[in-house]
Amino acid sequence: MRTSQYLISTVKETPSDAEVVSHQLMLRAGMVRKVASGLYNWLPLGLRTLRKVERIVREEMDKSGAMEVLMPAIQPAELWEESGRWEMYGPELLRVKDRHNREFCVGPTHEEVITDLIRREIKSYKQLPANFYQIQTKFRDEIRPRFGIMRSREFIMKDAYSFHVGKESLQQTYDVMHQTYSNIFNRLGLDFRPVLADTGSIGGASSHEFHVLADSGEDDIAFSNVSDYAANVELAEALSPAGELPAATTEMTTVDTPNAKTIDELVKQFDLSIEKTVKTLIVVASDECEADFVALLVRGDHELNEIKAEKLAQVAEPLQFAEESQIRELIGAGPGSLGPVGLNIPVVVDRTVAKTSDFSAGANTDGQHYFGINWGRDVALPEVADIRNVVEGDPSPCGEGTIEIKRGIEVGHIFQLGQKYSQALDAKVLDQNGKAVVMDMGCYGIGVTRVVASAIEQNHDEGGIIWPESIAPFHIALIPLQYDKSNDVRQLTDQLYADLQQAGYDVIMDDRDKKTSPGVKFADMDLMGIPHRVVISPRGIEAGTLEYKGRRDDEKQDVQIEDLMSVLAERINL
RNA sequence: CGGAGUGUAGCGCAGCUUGGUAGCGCAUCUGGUUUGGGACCAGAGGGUCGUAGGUUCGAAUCCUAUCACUCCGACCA
Repeated sequence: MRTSQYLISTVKETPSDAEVVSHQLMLRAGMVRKVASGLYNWLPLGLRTLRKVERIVREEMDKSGAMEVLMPAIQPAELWEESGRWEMYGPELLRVKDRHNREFCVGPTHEEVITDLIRREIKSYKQLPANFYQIQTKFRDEIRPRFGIMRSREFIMKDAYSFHVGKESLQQTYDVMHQTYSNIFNRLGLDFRPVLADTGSIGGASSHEFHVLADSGEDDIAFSNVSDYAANVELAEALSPAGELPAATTEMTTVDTPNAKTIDELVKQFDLSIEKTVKTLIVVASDECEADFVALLVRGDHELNEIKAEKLAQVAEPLQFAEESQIRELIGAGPGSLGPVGLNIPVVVDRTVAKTSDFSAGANTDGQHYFGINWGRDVALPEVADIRNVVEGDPSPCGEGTIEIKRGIEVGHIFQLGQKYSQALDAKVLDQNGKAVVMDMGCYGIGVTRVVASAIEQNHDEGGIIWPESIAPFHIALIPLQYDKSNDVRQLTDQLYADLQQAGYDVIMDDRDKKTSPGVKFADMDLMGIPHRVVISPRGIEAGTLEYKGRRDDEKQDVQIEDLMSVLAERINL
């Protein structure tokens, strides 16, 4: 492209409503423009990168044996009613009516449509396994879109769905997709990790999320400092501390604590060790629990893991904390003064709490705590479960090393669905015995637009974006100086421009008018993240050289004109 | 939905307290001088001050309502 014929929409100042770097830089470099909350225009520059990401995803999916299809963005309500999700999905599902008043939704995902398609098309086990994917626009009416393209309402997703007879076949395709995703993110030049993920209410064998590591990520990932273990903190198991419950060393005493409503205040005012405090959280009980509420106990410095808590049989799903008024009515004390001793509702304690002696907790009377509580002696040990988030320094669940926590951006998710949708939609094939069996399914997603943002999060400096080669909108920026004045410069530049394109490179040549100073051109190309830059100047031509600089290089270097091709070939892996 | 904040030219902002003809920088356009890291000079265009009411001789400024957007929490690729 010649810049004189291309839309360069760079801006010097950072738009005030952009919070994260990727959003700021995408706006500054002129990749996207906002249309409304969570809705964006992709400008020519941004679209080039987006298309390159799509191409890599498509190539690797094809290589894996998956077949590309295209499903409609608008889906009929009937299918969603069949799967039960018309009721379940909630307000994130954008529902629309057509002129006949028939109900539809704008697809946030496509399990229903693909399952409906496949149950009509595939009749025999001989046609399985089969994996279908599409790269397509999704819509989720997020409560709060944010971070620009990272969490927008409309976005592009690669979604794939595989069909099987039997779990073994599903596991095989799942493994293939795991490898395919690794290949994709490697080619995209991202620093990523597959991490164990929560399988949610569906259950099933396993699920992995693929996270790009970045401080701006919205997820916490737990790593072992010695093994390959990585899991979303939502899922990572908090092991029971080693050893037996230490013996009691103090008597239980009642202490007046009128000004200690939080653990922090309690610890400060009474000089306690926070590891010897316990907090009591009251949540709504499930139908199968005999009581209306359940108490959950975690150590003062730990956090309740709501997903783990939700999985307890006694706890209502979704997790719901009791209101203060309900707590008062139930226990006769406020949330700041609760504890296990003398509590009249079912209690579940975290594993760490179960191994703690001489601890402090509320006395279930306003303004009073018990210090020196011991299990068995002062109150019977109730049910024990893993209900907290792991923290740095915990032993790794894999048995090796300790936990480290880093932030990640979820760019992919692979999941064994089992028969959740095939069952609901009655998607069956005939097996070897001529018997109709329900198919097993897997699903595999990549947030294509999100990949673009996360690549920037991982690759930028003060000057702007630094694209990984594979998704750079252009590989090479050709910057001629005095293009309009010097015939030599113009001829050589035009020649190089043609030759480089001939050699297969995407080249942007900055022939903007003489009013555009060299500094502006350098700054724009840096901001747009073009990985390689070649400057053509009258001075250089006289000496028979060009100037080359990689986007990450500190220094520019002179290159003999005739060597340029080989220098670039060495650095650019097409 | 709860909490916090912001709406003034394409972008970044000032003006509002104390009402009196809407301003600055960048960007854009014209002419000229420049040309190795966001040049300089001269000139020009561009804003119903988010919207609707109200108070007032007079409202960007005070009052009321409303809308939009951003940030913090629950959802997810």
